[in-house]
Amino acid sequence: MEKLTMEKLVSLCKNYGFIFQGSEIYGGLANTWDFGPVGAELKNNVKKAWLKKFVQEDPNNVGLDSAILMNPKTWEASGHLATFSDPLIDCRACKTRHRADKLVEDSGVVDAGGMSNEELIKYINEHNIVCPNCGKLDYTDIRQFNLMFKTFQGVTEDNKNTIYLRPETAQGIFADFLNVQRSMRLKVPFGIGQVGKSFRNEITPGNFIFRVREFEQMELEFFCKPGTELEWFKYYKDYCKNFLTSLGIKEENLRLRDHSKEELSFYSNATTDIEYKFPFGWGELWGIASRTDYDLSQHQKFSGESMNYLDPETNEKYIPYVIEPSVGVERMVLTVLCDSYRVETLEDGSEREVMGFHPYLAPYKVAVLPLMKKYHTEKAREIYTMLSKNFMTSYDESGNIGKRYRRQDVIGTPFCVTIDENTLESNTVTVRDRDTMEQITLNISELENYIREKTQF
RNA sequence: GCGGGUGUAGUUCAAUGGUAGAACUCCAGCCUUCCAAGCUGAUAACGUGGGUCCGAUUCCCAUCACCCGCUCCA
Repeated sequence: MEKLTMEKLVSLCKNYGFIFQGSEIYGGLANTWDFGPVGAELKNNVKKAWLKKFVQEDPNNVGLDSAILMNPKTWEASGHLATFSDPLIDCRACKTRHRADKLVEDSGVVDAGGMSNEELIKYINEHNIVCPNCGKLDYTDIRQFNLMFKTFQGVTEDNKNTIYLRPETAQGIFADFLNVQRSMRLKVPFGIGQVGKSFRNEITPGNFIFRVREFEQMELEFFCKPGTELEWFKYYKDYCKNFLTSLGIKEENLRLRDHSKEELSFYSNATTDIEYKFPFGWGELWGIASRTDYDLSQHQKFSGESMNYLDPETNEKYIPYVIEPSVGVERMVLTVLCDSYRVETLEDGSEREVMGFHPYLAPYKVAVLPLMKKYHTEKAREIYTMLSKNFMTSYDESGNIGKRYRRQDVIGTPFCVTIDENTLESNTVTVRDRDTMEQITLNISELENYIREKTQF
């Protein structure tokens, strides 16, 4: 099979209406991408699949759609604001983090604020400014954390009205924890899932839609009793992986990577990444983190609202622990695109490109193709009208039948329905399966049920 | 952020300091009764902004975007 390169994928995506460069007519805007008609369907189906498995079919879980703009105190509580805009430097020896400008100022320089990061690090090394914690001189590079997009609420650009675009959807869930729990009369353990846009001013975006500054997340915050969190952590690790394989993602392209003690975020007692083998190498697809009671405790502290949960069976009060499986929609779409692509050589030596999407994810479920434009168009339109009430349906009457099959193959349409003389005479159509290339004859009355059954997830 | 590379039609490629060619795709028509066939025709491009020059797609500068590598990814 031909190897898929990113270049080829980008070009295919553009050509067939999956993904376009953002603002292209103005020369583009770095790392912004628009989902075209076909890509938008695929993306929606990915989200639908996630919601189905993580909200709809899970008796413990409910959904939420919280606001992108939140009270700025949210970000103080979550810790996102604390590191905002600071030139941070880590000591490799003792793993402590320092503000590089502070280190320089503490050594006697009056104003290090005007120094660039390069100047700061040069100064630190030249003047042997050792780590105040362990006394060693072994720093990482300076990292500037500018991750949140700032904007203003109200018409004046007044500092008091500065607000931020959320860098993750999770905090909306934590902030609504009490509302959801009470209104839905939920008992721990339960989860709140949501799909929504987040914004991060990433230092290095790139690799097509792998890392972008505006992206969508599918996050579940699962609240459980302290002490049970590692069981649930394992449960969701398996659940997430099964989700991927049940959508047809090849097992050999997936791996689980547990974070080492040193790598773990300070609030986490276990984290695992599910990684996918992209054309550019292994990349993080899904992060599953055990976040302890960090988030709820922080919000309790900053808001003054008690985040305690009263266990009705034991009468214990506690702040629940949280398991967070968090996945980016764009990364999932990229994974699906990469994993579905194949080139097949047919018996006659010709090649076809196929996007072998799981039928549930396929942008179009079915294509209606009149065999002869001249004779079968009218009937084909009728069938299109019927099918399009229930399914995304494509209609194509241009070119010979083989060409039209190939067009559907490359956008991953699982079923092609051709209308011929038999349709006019006896109400039967030929249904061609994308994966097996087999053709069966069905009565028009059976068509909808057939497609519905075959596109389940 | 650093280094290297690349920007010509929807795609893949040419050529050129003086009218930018092709293939495939797409569209229309003919033909065709199930896998990119054939014929005819049509549409369609020098990323952007400066500079040099009588004249720049070509040379120079800047910028924007993409690709590869490093770095980064609380």
